[in-house]
This record gives sequence, structure tokens and C-alpha cells, in this order.
Amino acid sequence: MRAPERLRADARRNRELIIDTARAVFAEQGPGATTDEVAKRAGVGPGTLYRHFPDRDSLVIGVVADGLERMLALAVAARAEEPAAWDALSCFMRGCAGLRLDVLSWMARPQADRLAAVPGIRQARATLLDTLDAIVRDAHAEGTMRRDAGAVDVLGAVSLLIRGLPTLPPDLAQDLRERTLELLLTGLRNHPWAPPLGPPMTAEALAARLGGEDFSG
Amino acid sequence: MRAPERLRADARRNRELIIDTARAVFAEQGPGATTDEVAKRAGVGPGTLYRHFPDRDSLVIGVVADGLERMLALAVAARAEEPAAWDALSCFMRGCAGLRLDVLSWMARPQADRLAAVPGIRQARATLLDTLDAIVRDAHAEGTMRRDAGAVDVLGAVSLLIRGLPTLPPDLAQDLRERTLELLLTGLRNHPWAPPLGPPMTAEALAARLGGEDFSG
DNA sequence: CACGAAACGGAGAAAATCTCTCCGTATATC
DNA sequence: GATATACGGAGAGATTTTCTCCGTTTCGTG
Repeated sequence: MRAPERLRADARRNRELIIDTARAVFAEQGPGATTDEVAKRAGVGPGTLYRHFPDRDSLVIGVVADGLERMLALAVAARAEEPAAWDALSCFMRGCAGLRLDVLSWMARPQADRLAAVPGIRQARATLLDTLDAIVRDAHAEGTMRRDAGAVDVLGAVSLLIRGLPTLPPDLAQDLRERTLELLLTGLRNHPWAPPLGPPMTAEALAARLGGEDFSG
Repeated sequence: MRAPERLRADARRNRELIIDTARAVFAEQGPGATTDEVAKRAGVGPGTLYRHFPDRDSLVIGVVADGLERMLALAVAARAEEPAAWDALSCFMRGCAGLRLDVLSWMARPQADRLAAVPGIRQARATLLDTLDAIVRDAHAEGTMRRDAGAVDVLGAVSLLIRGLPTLPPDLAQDLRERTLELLLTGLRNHPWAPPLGPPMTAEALAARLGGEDFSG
């Protein structure tokens, strides 16, 4: 993690491989999965893993940061590619469900401070919220999304949905998650009889309420 | 766990206390929480805990079984007390969100077999599904709930919702969970424009698909 | 009230597990 | 072809946790 800035090609490849594998292993085995298991599944030695991530926490942080960046990329892409804000919203939410970030919030909690200190994370989170806020505002303007739900409602719902149902066979869990997401999208839609929800939970409302605390997807 | 069947008063009290504490501790600290921590927080010695639950797994199973029974009780009570099926449904779902079963499915997974073998659990699960099915059928008949969502959709959604957002301050996490639940309830409502969801996920459909596997809330 | 049985508390043993290091070898880059 | 960079993997070391044991206390009953 020093000067060179420019990793050797195989090093960069391995780093990515390790993060991807770690995400999958954590999703499958839960927060107790070991670093050695991650290394084995990635097909690298423990030594390699530990050169990229000085300790276990760094690996967790790396996975969280990567996940957050993926969510952000998803949001940005959805906004850019979908002409209708509603489509961008549902596209983003569906995409998130595929990220397998299952237990990361549990693993991240003990390192919340360290996590928040990583500059990339703070910024990615802020940008993600801004992007979502923009999508949501557009959807409000479009008249497709109920006005009493805000960007944080979207993010909160997604955070709940991306978790797995580990006692279920994966394909069934997947179906159930997708169906639940569809129900949720219907609930987010702007229709006349939706019972009111109170003031929308926007990025601003969240900031006011948190005063600097953490939100890690 | 032998003959006496009739526990001494303090023993029964402690057993319940331990389960309740364990649920809270697991919800707060995640799956890694130790038995000693549970004992300490419950104000009993480790020895006491281990007389009630011969090993850690048994404790987890005990908590899961208890949680399932509470869900069942909730469903039965909701059905009995609410004249309208829709109200019973939302009452059940709201009640579940308060159970703090956060990480139990993660903890339970390694013991899925053992879990399924506990007679109380198999039966509670079956009864729960039946009860939900009845509520859902009534709600369909009532015209309040969309027909392409079934009892398993309800249970799946609840299973996703009861998880916490541990990196968030508890009260905010609570709000977010409640708001998401409301969105979901709106999505479950029977209204003309809801995009179709495919055939409803009923208890039967689940059984056909699982062929004996596990579903532990 | 007193007696027997059942349950409790807590110190600590024993084991199991995981993280992380070290160094000879292999591979990329120039 | 030379050099720096990265890799693999065996294993040490330390940390942690589970779970037991037994003297003490509490409950239930005659």
C-alpha cells in the first residue's frame, strides 16, 4: 500500500479476485468465515491475501468499500441509461439485490469508525445518496413515485433486501427476494390509496438525524 | 432434560430469561456473541446456562424455536382478534418486526438439520404456514390483498424485514424498518395497477419446491 | 419447620481455532 | 536478461471460548 501506486498486473488481478471471493464467501458462510477460506477459494496463498490486506479488518473494509462503489456505479448507470426516473429506480434496486452484500453490515459494525475514516467510503456514500436523491426527485416530478418516500427509504429498503435467507436453498431465496422487491416497488409507486407514511426520509433528513454517524449499505 | 418434565419455578424462570437475553444479545452483537456474554447479561452463571442448554448450538436452537413460537402466537392472535383479514395480516407483520430475530437465520444455518429435527420446530413452522395461509386466503376473499402473493411471500418478506441494520443507531434502524414495512404492505394491497407477480407463493408451492428442506424464519 | 432434591455461581482447564509471518520460488516489467 | 515485485504455503503463536466441577443456595414438601 506504499508508493508505487501502480500495481503489477497480476497483483491487481489478485486483489480484485480476493475481494470478489471474499464477498461470496461471507455471503455463503456468514461473518465467521476465515481469511484462509477466502484465500483457498480464491486460489491464492494466505500470504498473498495478507499482502493486499494487512489484516482481516482491512479485508472486510475493502469488501464494503467495493460494494458501496458498485452500488454507486449501479445508481449512476441507471440514471444515465434509463430515460424514465421510475425505471432508473427499479433498475437500481434490482441491481443491488444481485450484489450479495449479505452480512457485510454485521461484519462492518465493529469497524464502523475505521470504515467511516476511509475517504473513499465517506465519499461514495455521500455521492450515492445524492444520486439516489436526484433519481427520487425526478421520479417525484414524473409523478411515478409516492412523495412521502425519500432516497433514504430506498436505501434502507435495499439494505434490508440484499440480505440472504441462508437457511433456504439459494434459488428459492433469490426468488423470494425478487418477489419481495417487486412488492416493495409497487408500494413505492405513486397511487391514490397508499396510506400516508409521514414526511419522506431524504438524505437531508438522515444527515440531520445522524450528525456524522455511519451508514454502510 | 430427562424425566421430571416439571421444572422448578426458578429453573423455568431462568430458562426463559436466558432465551430472551440471548435473543437480545445476538441481535445486538451479531452471531459471534459468546455464551458467557449471554450468561453475564442474563445475570446467571455460565453453569446455569449450560444446564439448560447442553451446548451453544442448543441455545441457538432454543432461541430459534422460541422465536418461531412467538411468530405463530402472533399469527394466531392476529387472526383471532382482528375481524378483517387485512388487519390481521398487517398486525402480524408489524408484530414480527418487533421480535428481534435479526441474525438467527445465520446462526441457525449450520444446524439446519438439527433444527429441522426438533419436533416443536417442524410443527410450529407448519402451523405457522397454515395459519398464514388461512389469513391470506381470507384477505384474498375480502378483496384486500393482491391475489398473486401468497403466504410464503408474506413470510419471506417478514424474514427479510426482521433483520436489523446494525451499523445504524437503533431508533433510526427501527424507523426505517417500519417504513419499509408500510411500503411493503401497500405493495401487498390489492389494487388495479399493480404489475403482475406470477403465481402466488403459497405454502403448497413451497412444499412442492422444498421437498422437506428447511425454513426457519 | 426441616429435610431432600434440584438448581445456582463462578473459577479455571482444556482445546480448538485463526490470524498472520517468513522466506525460497516464480513472474512481470523494462 | 536483469531486477524488483509478487506469490505460495507450512506452521508458530496467541487469543478466545466453550464447557466442567463442586461447594453453596434455593425451592418444594411432609
